[in-house]
Order: sequence, then structure tokens, then C-alpha cells
Amino acid sequence: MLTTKKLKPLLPQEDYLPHVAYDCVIFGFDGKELKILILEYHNTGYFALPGGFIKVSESIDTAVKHGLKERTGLDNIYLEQFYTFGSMSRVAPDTMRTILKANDFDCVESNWLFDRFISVAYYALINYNSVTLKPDEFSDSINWYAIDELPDLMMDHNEISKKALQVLRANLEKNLIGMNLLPDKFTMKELKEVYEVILGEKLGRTSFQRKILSLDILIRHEKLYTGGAHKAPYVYSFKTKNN
Amino acid sequence: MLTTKKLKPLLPQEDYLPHVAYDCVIFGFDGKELKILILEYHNTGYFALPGGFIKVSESIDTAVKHGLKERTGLDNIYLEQFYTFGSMSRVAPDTMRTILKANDFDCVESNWLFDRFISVAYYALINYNSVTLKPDEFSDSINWYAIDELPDLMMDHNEISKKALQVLRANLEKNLIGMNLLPDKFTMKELKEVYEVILGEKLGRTSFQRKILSLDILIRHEKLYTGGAHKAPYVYSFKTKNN
DNA sequence: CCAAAAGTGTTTTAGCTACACCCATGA
DNA sequence: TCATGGGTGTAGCTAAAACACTTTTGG
Repeated sequence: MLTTKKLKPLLPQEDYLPHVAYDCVIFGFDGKELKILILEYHNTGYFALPGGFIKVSESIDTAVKHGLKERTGLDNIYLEQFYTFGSMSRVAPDTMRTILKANDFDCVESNWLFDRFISVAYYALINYNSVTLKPDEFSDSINWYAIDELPDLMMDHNEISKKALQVLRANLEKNLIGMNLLPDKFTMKELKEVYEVILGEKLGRTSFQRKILSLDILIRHEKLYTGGAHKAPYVYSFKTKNN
Repeated sequence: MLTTKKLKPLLPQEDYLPHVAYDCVIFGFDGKELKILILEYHNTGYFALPGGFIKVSESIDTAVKHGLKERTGLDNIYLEQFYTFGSMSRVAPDTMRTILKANDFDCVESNWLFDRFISVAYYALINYNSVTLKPDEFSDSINWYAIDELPDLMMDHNEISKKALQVLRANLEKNLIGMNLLPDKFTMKELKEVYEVILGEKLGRTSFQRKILSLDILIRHEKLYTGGAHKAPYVYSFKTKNN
């Protein structure tokens, strides 16, 4: 740990909308569990959702896309805004002060980052394996955590995560969720497992197969020989992707 | 119209969160159509959704409740936050300048109200007949408009209204919508009509009756003698209200 | 030839629609 | 007693679940 670092200049207030932030619950599926990305701030013990601020010249959507690109290296992420958190309990100047100090920022007593912030919350669905995780300048790690094994997060971030999962569940039917959490090609079993971890319950194998196939959204490809001593499953892809 | 009015002081910036507003789509059912409340600003020709700003000392939810109380006289309104609008096309300083000038506000060139605003949008469901409408100090009328006969609204308020209706439709099943749009006691026919105007389609009389009754959320009361030459319908209320 | 997993056929069930019938009401 | 509208019974349809059966694969 360098102790001779110079104090860094703060994010310039005039470039950003004061009082407005975004937070993002980024879901991924590792083949077994549903996970989200959590970052840990330097030297503070604070765990938090990836988030950021809105430039005065960009829309909220654009700001979120830029932030995700930086953290994950991914473009064209599936994003859904789901709630804006604006309670008074979100005012936590001490927390922000601690983070800035621990990051050697030139931190004056009165600063826009210590003010009250409302947070526009999004959830994202990404392909677990295509991510290159990059901690931002405030944090020394960004890692996957299973949704039922989250650490204590700062401020209301546990609440935000919980609500994100609720909304994801409610949207499961109408949006083609699997498309974003799986690679381009996958087996029916993998798709079923995605649905199961999101819903938190086991689904009937045959019911699921027929239900999904009846939606007419999948293309069946070649069989997948895994080396297992059993019938090889077909590989599928979503119709809207590629062809 | 008084022309000798003194210039009024502006909303003091230091009391409010800059760049953050709320807008509210207030639904009511007049027995025939689904309507929303629209206000018209003095001397501008601008129609708009009721909205307002957030005090630094209150949560967004609280701010919205206060605003609705002022406009409608109602407490305990059913409220649902459904989206936050934050695109760059929302920056419209000229519109705000016109409104302030037309209202004789003491309006300097550079003012926080001319800045970019993001808007947290809510929809409300209220009982059409229990409302006492009060225009605020910017507007000279607040009136009901059928959802398919809205005037041109300022900025993105038409888009906000449209999205509100979409979300209301999507939430129709899971939330007990009728409870908030109807008086405490109502007939099955009235409840069916509420569903029909929200969904924009006719529903089968008998299917609807059985579906709703099977949800086990209604209490059947006495019969209602309307004077019509036919069987008197039962009156119902929702279980969660009263008893 | 066996076990495991995948695909599909068949039966059962549940919910919903549509129709019909009966009832209550006031003219 | 007739017309109107409300409540409910019943038959039929359809979607989904449960189960069984068959197929494919490697050991």
C-alpha cells in the first residue's frame, strides 16, 4: 500500500447533476447460481452495488451504459430501470467521507458528494463468462456474489438488490430473460436452470420444455455430445439473435 | 385579469433538490371512462400533469403525497412509482420561463427552474367523486380528461401518461385496482366496467364475476334497488377495507 | 446390457368461456 | 306478465401438469 500518494482531485461538481446517482444490480448465471456483482471500496470494509453519477450532458440511461461498459467491458447490455430510491435515510455524508478519505481524494469539509442523493436503480443481465471485471478507482475488488449470500451492503443497497430480484421475477414471463444470461447456444436444461434460480423453485422438466418450445422463440441446432453416458441434448439459440 | 399584481418571489432554491421533479398521472373513473387530471398553466396554453419539486428535507414519496393532498384534498391515496424520466430532451428552459413570466413571478435570467430536470413519475388511483379539485398557484384549471382524448401536453408528459397506462394495465392483475377507483361499496357491474376501461376491451359478464369472486377478496352486502325493472344486484366491498 | 438423461406421447386436471336457464324487479 | 338485467349451473374447450414410455449415449 503506497502511503506517499498525492491527493487526487475530486470529481468536478460542475460536470455532474448534483443529488442524483444511479445504482446497478448486475445479474449473472454461473451455471449453478444466480449472482450479482458487488464491489468493495478501498480500506473501508464497505460493500456496494456498482453505481455512479450522471453527467449534466447525458441522459440517465447513457450514464448507466457508460458505467457498465467501464466495469464489465460489455456493450449492448440488457438494462432495465426498475425503481428510484429517494428516502431521507439515504443521506449518509459520513459514509461518503470515509470512502473519499480512504481513497486519498482531496476532500474538503463541504462537498457535493456528501449531500443527499436519490438513486435511480437499474438491473442488468449479462453473460457470466463474457465479462472482464475492472474495479473502478474507488474500489479494490469487484466480485460475484450469490443472491442468497450477499454481504452487508452500504446504505440501502441490500434493499435495492432485493427489489431488483423481485422485479426480475415478475418480468420473467414477458421478457426473454435467458437470452441475456446465457451464451448464444445452450441446452434446454441450462435454460431451465436459469428460470429455476430466478424463481427460486424447481420446475417440471417436460412442462418447461413444452412451454418454452410452444413460445416459438428457439431454434434447434445440432446435438451436444458431452461425453456423458446418456442421450445427447439438442443445442438451442434464441430466434431474435443471429438468425 | 389583474394587471397591477406585484411580482411574486420565486420558490426558494435552497428549500428544494435541484434538477429533480415529480410528475403524477392521477387516474379516476367517472362511471363510464378512465380519466386523468390535467392542469393548464395561466396564460400559456400549456397543459401538464400535476407535478412539483422535492424539498431537501422530505422523501420523494412524501413530496408526492403532499402535492396530491394540495391538488385533490385527499389523504391516503393509492400511489405507485413507475418510472424516472431522465433523457436530455427534457431540458426546456424556455417553457419554464414562459410559465413563470405568465404567472408574474420575479424571474431572473439564470434560475434553478430553467435547469435540466429529471422527473420521477407516479400514478395514483383515486375515487372520482371524492375529489375537490384545487388548481395550484401556477395554473388556472385542473380538469379530468379521458385517456384517449388528452390534449397536447408540455414536454414529455404525453409519453409519461402513456407509460402510466401501460404499467397500470400490467399491474391490473396483481394489485387490487378497483379498490381505489371505486367508492367503498359498488356492484359487480361497476367493478367490471373499471377493468374494461383500463384494459380497453369488453369482458365476459359471467367469467368476470366468477373470476373475481374466486379471488376471495370481496364481501357481499345487501342488494341495491336502483328502481330499474330488473333483479337487484348485490353490493360488494373489498375485504381489506373496513372489515 | 445397464444407468442416466433427453425427448415425446398420453392421461388427467384445472381454469376459463360460452351458453343457458332461472330469478328478481318494476312497469 | 313482460322486458330487463343479475346470479349461477353446466357443457365444452384449452392449457398445463404429471406420468409413462422410448431413445440415445458411454461405460
